[in-house]
Amino acid sequence: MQITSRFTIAVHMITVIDYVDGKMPVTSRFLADSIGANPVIIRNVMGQLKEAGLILSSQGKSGIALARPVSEITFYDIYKAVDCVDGTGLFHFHENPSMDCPVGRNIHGAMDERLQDIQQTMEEEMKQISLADVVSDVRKANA
Amino acid sequence: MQITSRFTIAVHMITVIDYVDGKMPVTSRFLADSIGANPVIIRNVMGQLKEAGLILSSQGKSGIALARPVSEITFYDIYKAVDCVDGTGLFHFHENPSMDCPVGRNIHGAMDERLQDIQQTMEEEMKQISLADVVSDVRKANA
DNA sequence: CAACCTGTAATTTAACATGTTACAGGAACG
DNA sequence: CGTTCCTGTAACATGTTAAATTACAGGTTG
Repeated sequence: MQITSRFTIAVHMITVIDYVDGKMPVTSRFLADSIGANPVIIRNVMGQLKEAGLILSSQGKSGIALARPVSEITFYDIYKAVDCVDGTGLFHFHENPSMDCPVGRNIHGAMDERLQDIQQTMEEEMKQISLADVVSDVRKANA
Repeated sequence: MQITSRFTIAVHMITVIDYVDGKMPVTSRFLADSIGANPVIIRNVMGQLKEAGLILSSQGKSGIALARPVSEITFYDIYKAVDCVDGTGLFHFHENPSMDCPVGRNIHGAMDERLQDIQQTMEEEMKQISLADVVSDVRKANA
């Protein structure tokens, strides 16, 4: 089990956009080369980031820009944008526990809230990390 | 992306074993019926729980027992036992960032530690939840 | 209008989780 | 001792999903 690489791809994308800082137009092909993934994947992730209000892009126009400074974009924003975990939650519950069994008919109720707590703890941690942290490290490494 | 249902299956298994409390022999077929999954899946999970030292079972003998009280078994123990997340971590990193790009060749270094922190935070939370909590709720629901 | 871009649909490929069948090997019990 | 029931695995089938790929519609710029 792993969280889709679209998450790290999206972080990579935003980092590149901020790093380039308008000095040259950033296109899906340019990003695809830096990331090492297919341009269509990039454009799909672009669509998700755009829908989430994190980047600005429009059909026909070349160049992608950030909708707000990297200091105001967290890992959680991206995680939500690229839909790493759907509405059914981080944990996959077995679907057919027996209702004839005293454990089977109550296991869901006994676990659900605790599983949700774990997921929420992870998500809160993701809110503590901003893209400015990543960009800062990348700049330092190239200094 | 979701954590394999073998995790909730394993929790269910241990809860049943504790709930039945030796009043009848617990077999893979019995567990499969309560859980609503295939007996072979159950036996495979049994193997993982046994290897992790959480349950006692042996070939030929009927009946599965817990190796230690449920108060000393945490969600984390089970999560580790059933191998929800392998050595490469919770996050799937895109594998071919360009080494010719100043961002591409440093993005891994800039993200790795932070991704590991997130995973660790989640795992610490799982250590706080014991199977006694789940068993207690199930008993209450049947009282 | 030519070149280049975003946005998307449709299809393929690969990997993986789960289900299923089959059987080997040990234990319990009459 | 032999029947029965169990655990422990191997091998294969099935279903689902992520990612790559191909193709093209529609907008922008010069």
